[in-house]
Amino acid sequence: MAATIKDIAQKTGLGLATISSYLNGGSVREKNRLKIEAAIAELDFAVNEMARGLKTNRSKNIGVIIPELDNTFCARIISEVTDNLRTHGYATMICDCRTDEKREADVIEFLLQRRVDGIIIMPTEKTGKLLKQVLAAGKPVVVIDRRLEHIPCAQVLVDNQGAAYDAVLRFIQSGHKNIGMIGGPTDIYTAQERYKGYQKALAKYKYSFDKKYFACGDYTITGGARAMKELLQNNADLDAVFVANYEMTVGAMIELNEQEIKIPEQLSLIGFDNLEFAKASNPSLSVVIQPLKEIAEEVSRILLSYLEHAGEQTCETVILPTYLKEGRSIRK
Amino acid sequence: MAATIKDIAQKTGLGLATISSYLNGGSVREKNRLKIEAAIAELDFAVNEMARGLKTNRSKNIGVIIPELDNTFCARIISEVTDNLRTHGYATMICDCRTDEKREADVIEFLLQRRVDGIIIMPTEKTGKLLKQVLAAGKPVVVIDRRLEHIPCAQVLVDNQGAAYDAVLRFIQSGHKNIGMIGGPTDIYTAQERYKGYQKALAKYKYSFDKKYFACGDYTITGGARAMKELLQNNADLDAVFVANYEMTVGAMIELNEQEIKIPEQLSLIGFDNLEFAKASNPSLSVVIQPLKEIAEEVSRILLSYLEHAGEQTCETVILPTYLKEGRSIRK
DNA sequence: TTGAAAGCGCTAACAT
DNA sequence: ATGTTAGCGCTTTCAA
Repeated sequence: MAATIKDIAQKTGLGLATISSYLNGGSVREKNRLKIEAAIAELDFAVNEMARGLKTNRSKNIGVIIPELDNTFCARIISEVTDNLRTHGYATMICDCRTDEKREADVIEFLLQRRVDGIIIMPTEKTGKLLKQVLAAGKPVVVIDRRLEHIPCAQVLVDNQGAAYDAVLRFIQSGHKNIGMIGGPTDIYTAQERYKGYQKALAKYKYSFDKKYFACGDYTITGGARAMKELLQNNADLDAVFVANYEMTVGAMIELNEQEIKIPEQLSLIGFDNLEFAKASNPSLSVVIQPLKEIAEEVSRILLSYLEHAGEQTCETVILPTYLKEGRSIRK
Repeated sequence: MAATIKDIAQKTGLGLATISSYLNGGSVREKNRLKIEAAIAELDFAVNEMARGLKTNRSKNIGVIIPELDNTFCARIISEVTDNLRTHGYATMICDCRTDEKREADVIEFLLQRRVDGIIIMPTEKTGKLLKQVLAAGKPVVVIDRRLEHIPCAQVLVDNQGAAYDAVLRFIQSGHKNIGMIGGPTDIYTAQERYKGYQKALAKYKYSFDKKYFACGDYTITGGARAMKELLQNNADLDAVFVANYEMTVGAMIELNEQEIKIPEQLSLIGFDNLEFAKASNPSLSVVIQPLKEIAEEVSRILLSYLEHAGEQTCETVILPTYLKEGRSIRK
């Protein structure tokens, strides 16, 4: 039997409204404040969020939808976001939809039934149609990592084009001639952007673009290994490779080890994400680092501001810069 | 304005109790059932869990506490558990406590305030003292992956000793003489058990145990690499190594690649977890596989049964077997 | 600043 | 099988 505000009222001799006022930051006479605090401590009282939610029509729960929990990029951001929101009294309900649109639709349905106050999502479905009902219900949506056209909601992304551009530029400036790339699925936004950045950098420096230097992976370890193999087979003159996500970076490394190709002597490499892996590799890898903590902070900040000023959704798009963390995988 | 049962009652001309009865699986006249279902569909009605929870004193929320979200073992189990529970109408609130006891205490406090109906935890704190208040509140607790003595709650683990035993046995049977192990932190239950299994297998086959063949890592990539290096430095005659978790397996592989040690010609290796990584490696790794899906199923099954039969906590301990997935990393 | 009272949406007696 | 009603714990007018 948990204590209720009634118990606190009784114990302090005050009315319910006074206790409620105290609980919600209203002004209460100093003397009474102390009495209330003593009673709360003694009875170990904590607001019943279900009762509060029933009255206020706010659950203080946020739905979080991601394509894959077992993915370092997703996991780290979500972990931070959960912390940030908890600090502000919000709980998160995390749903892994396994890159499956059907499941994604199901969890949105579920979260809506659960009366979440808002949704954070890395969408699997490309058009954003699933989010329309959420927005229609007046609940804020913040999209991470993907771009949704024509959907009026906030978006937090990194400069994917810039990330790839910088990596290729780095290769060019250190004298590399035949620069390859292992990219992601062509239907995924981040993969498209990174590909554009690669092409842009080549064009800018008058390198002719030849598609045999580009191998399309699928953002998995196995796919990365396969793509690396393909690149090596087709290009005897390859002297640098940019790999466009973490899992494929692992795969590429495995393939290079198998073929006993020395980095950076025989091939220069720039990978993506996971500083720990980059440092543990030998030689340590140069990698594109995404600002995970900042992404999480922006997401939390935006969502909280929407939550606290209902109806004032500015639909801002925040684009965060990445940076290149230098290791020893680039030939001088 | 979401529809309420009042709306349904009005639309169908029935009383509130009838609607509620229908919603909770009570018997309703066929004719009325159809009317109710039509009204629910038309008004897009869904039970308000906050109102229901206020009345029934059950939130239909489950707290999940893990030491690290960015860990393939945790992430995969949690993802499955969340799915299983959602199917039964429960939402999960996942909290990553970063292997930090202070944070662990904080999230338990938070979850309790949120009136979760039960808790699933991979504990960081060793004695289980934080869970006492949860149990005292009459809420079921299911512990995963760690053993808590003297705490009356269900536990789901794998046969860690057996896993290590089998791995070492495999080495012995294929004629290896000097079998090393890279273990985890000595204060973590799974690490202790795996170490015991290693020693037991050696003893059983009259191999003398020499602690120079054992290197203590810390369950991280970097720690695994360091431990591998140490093992190689101290033992010129080393011909096999068992690595006791996934992250350290990655680290060990990195170190072996650096030193250009051929697997399995120069050294045989058995790793842990993550079949995808094991397959992508070259040569493909033999690894101990934990039955993640089964773990998740047991956890969900036990928790749901406690939830549905309050007070009947049998405190069962389920120990699941692991199996050795053969790759090509063991010399014949 | 404080108290009294209504009511959020639902379930569970109890009565019919 | 169905209807009536009280009340879960809280917030929020409205009065004082």
